Amino acid sequence: MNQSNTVRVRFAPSPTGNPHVGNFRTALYNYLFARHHGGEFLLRVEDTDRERSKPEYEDAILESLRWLGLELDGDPVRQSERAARHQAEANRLLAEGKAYRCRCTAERLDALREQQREKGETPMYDGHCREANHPDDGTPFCVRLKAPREGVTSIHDPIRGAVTVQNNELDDLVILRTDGSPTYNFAVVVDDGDMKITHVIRGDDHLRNTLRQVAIFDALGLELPRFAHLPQILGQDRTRLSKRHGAAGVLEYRDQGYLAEALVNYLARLGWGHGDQEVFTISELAEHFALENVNASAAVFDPQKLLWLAGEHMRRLPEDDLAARFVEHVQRRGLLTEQRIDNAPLKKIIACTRERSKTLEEMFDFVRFVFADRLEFDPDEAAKAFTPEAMASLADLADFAGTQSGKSPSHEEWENAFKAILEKHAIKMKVMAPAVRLALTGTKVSPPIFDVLDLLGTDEVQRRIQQALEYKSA
RNA sequence: GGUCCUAUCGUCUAGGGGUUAGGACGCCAGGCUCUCAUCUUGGAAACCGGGGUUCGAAUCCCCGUAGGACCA
Repeated sequence: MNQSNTVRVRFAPSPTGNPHVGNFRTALYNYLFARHHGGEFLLRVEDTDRERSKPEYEDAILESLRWLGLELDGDPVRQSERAARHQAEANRLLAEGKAYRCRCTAERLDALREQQREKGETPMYDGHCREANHPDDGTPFCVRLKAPREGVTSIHDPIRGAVTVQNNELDDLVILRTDGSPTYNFAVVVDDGDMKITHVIRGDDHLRNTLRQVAIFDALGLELPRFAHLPQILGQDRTRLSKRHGAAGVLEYRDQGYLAEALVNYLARLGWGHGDQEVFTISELAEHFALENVNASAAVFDPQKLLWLAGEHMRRLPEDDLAARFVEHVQRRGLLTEQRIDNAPLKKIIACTRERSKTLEEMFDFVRFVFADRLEFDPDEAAKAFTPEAMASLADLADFAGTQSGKSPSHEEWENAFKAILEKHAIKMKVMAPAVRLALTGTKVSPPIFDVLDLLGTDEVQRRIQQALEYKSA
């Protein structure tokens, strides 16, 4: 494959707000498309809105891509740094007669719009200066593209098929404002051309922009890229997903302890399918992804399904990876001191929490008790669990733990001890377990009892049971 | 308001002129069980409406309706 047919796609976000999952599905589809075709995935930061663009949003975009594992090819392009290039191209079009100076004032344009609206027409520029050939004599002007007036513009979109518009419905759009700054549509086309973008994959909110941009590509003498328009992601209320719909930011999912794999998987499946398969690794996605299989209709974001998928990936990730993610999460959230993290029985923690947790945060919740210095008992729960016969069994368990001091009894040994105690007091596990659980963890939900015992070790078990007994007799 | 796009269970989807319309999440009931979770068995749940075309339409066409996007 030679250089000229290498697939090159770009993700082109504006750093004007916290990037949310909708934006990143677009990024993901671009990424998957590039990987599927062995192509390149580029980033262009569209920061031309000086007022609203902020460096921290740009950082969040980069960090989100990094976290999701969407590796970039090449350095990011900053649109704001390319204004001179945009102006040069606009001047070239002027010189070639493909664009013209327009001196129409805002007043004239307002009046025109008003008139057209009264007549029930779609407001658009009437081409007043199109053939006027205004010289550059100091009179303020903007530059407009001399767009085709007849015929149709049509693109073939792999997602929605042929999309066509009558050229007389499109007016001569401004490419350079009166202050010399390039307009959005123009800058995008110049940049896509310079970046040699072969496939423009973006949200369908750009569909109309695409139709207008075709004329710009033509005027600039550029080969037209292929275009694909992704449907929107909607919130539960069926309006376009935004901050209003809760934790829509990619990094917020990270901070809540979701595995990146799960979010990637969920986002990919939202609007795209591959038979009955639900769970994918990112490389499986890249292998199977095809724009032709992307649905043309908008999809509602379902947090519950994402959560389910989060659990699936939790169980599939190799143990070492999961342990590393867990530590990373705990550190980022400042849940434990460095020393405690270093000394934590990681392997055991992973083993007994991974199948009952959907997120890393939930995983930590299950073992939070291990790191507690002193447990607080809820009086109601204590009253229920700490029955007289249960307390008697607790005392025996403490005794057993005492005899095992310095050793690490296996599950089987613990179980045998339990059996003996259960028999001695003629009680069921149902009675003893809640008391042990509460005494050792301070809660009524925890990993299985034998895992809890193992996690704490004999001395700590003995100590905690002592405290529970004291609590009860106090 | 104008233009464009879209339409299969509540949600994400598979399928597509003749099917018991498949899967998944969620939900309900049962099993397993020391809690939670996993696992497991079963269940309720959909082709937007109306006209065509056709022997036959959920599938193709048209019109409505609804939702969405863009423009102003």
